[in-house]
Amino acid sequence: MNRVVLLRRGEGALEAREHADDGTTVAVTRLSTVELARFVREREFSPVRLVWDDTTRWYPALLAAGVRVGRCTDLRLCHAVLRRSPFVDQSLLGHDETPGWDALEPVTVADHALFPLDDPADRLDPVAEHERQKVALAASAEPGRLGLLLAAESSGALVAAEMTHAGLPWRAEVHDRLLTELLGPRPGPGQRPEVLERLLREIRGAFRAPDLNPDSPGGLLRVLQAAGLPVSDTRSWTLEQLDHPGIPALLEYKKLSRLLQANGWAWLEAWVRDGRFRSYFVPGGVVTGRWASNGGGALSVPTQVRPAAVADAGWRFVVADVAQLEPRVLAGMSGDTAMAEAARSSDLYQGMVASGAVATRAEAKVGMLGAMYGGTRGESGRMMPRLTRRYPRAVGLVEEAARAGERGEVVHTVLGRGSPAPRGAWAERPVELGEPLDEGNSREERDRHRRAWGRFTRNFVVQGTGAEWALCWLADLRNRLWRLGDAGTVSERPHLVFFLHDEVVIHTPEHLAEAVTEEVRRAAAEAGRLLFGTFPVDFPLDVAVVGSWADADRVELPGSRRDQDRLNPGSPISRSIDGGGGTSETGSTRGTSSGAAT
DNA sequence: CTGACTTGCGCC
DNA sequence: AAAGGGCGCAAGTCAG
Repeated sequence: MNRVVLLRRGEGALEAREHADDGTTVAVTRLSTVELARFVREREFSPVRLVWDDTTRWYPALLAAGVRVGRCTDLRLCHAVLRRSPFVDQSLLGHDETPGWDALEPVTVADHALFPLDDPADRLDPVAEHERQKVALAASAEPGRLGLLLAAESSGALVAAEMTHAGLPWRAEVHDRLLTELLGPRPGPGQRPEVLERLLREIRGAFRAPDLNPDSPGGLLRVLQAAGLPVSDTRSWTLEQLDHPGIPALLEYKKLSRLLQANGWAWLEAWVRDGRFRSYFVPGGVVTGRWASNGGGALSVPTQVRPAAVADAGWRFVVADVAQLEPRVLAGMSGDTAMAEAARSSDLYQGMVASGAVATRAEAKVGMLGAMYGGTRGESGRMMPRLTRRYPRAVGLVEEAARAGERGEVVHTVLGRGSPAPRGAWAERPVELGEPLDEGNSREERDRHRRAWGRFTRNFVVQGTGAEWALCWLADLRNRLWRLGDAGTVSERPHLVFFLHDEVVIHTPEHLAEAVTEEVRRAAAEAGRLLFGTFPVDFPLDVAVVGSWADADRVELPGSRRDQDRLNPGSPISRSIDGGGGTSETGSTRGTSSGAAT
């Protein structure tokens, strides 16, 4: 497959350098920024891989021009992976420009200028960097795995840009009504909504503190202590334990105040335009390889406001998430057949109970979370011996990752993403016995630091490999969705509008919703094969076809009923769920004027 | 007044 | 219903 490296040559001049597989240059084309979209559209008719410094600097403009890119190499993201991968000989990446690539940041501001002025990216040479990366990959200990990671990471960059471009359908009037029901009408600037005012009066009365501002943790703590309550912080969970007449109103205040601050009217004005919530997804934004987000808190949209995410008229959401992604990934990466057997069940925790490893689902869950996060105390600590006996390879893998971290070593995911090297405690020489210690650098403190780092590396291998599974899932799904639509741009076909670690939301024309649920499952199976080959570990999905995102919420219960949707995919039952529910108006507003935008 | 830090809480 | 891992964001707090 030919590669086309895109470069900026200053003053709005662009260049496309086309290379054949053997590395020879086939063609060099000079382009203006307005010619770019047509050039790429024409090149995309046959298989090609675009190579560019950074997807966030190129793709938004192409999408705006209605052009979709099939494959790319995002040099910024690939550089970041290669620089930290223990599979790579770092000397092959060394160059004067390396610090520049290390420091390159994605563009996430809502800035419509195609290329920011004085962009540090313009001082870097993508052709040379691409060559270094190809050499480093080819010489790496695991070119197959690492190559897959680089391809998946680059695909993720395309998905992220497409999701920002399309936006998550969001009904401002539904959101506004929801806020008004909970808080009262929108108040004037600088004023509290009437429900908060009422709660505030109640709280001040109950604690005899007429000047109390509950939003000030320090002030609140002093008032609570003055009332004789034994607290040292003001977290909701702490307050729930207390018995005092002012507490219920205080908890209610905190909950509603949080909603107002994080997802109130100001949020609506800042982030929702033209019926879409547009935030920026940041692939590789987290050290483990998970995505971060920028703007609007996209990765923590509270379930409270999800009823406002409503599919367009004639369209549906397909919401899919993986049940217990991380323990399944752990089973796969450790080759633990006993755990994989438990994962054969659609509820892995229930599968652990069925195999006799633990007595209850709650024990299974708490034990697995402890194994993956490093909980050693209490309930999860007590589970460990049993889990170790039953699942020696799975538990052994995370234990070894923790020990390696404590020794200051780098650990890596299945595809080769490396953990950051530790700083501080490991850089200095060991402290001799009897040697006077600094106050802030005691042996105890160092040990605590090392154990904390061990918990990080323990989690890194699982969370990071989980992120790789999800990337592969996304990348494959993106292509399947594109092929499902026969014509049109990305947002005219079934397309991804949201992604959160192990969950996707797809916006699709209603008649394709069934096909989408099928493709989303196939993509999950493909992701499992890409990471773990023929090792038999399942990744069952929970899939719902709904009118509103909120209608996909299900309660996780012991003895999970997750199979429900799979047994009745897209049946009249799942339609009736979102048509008849009282939480959103999807049923009443949809379908009355098919095809007409609202 | 500004910026850095802390606290608390939303999501997985 | 938390503990352990990873985040982003807003408001309060405090130093300069």
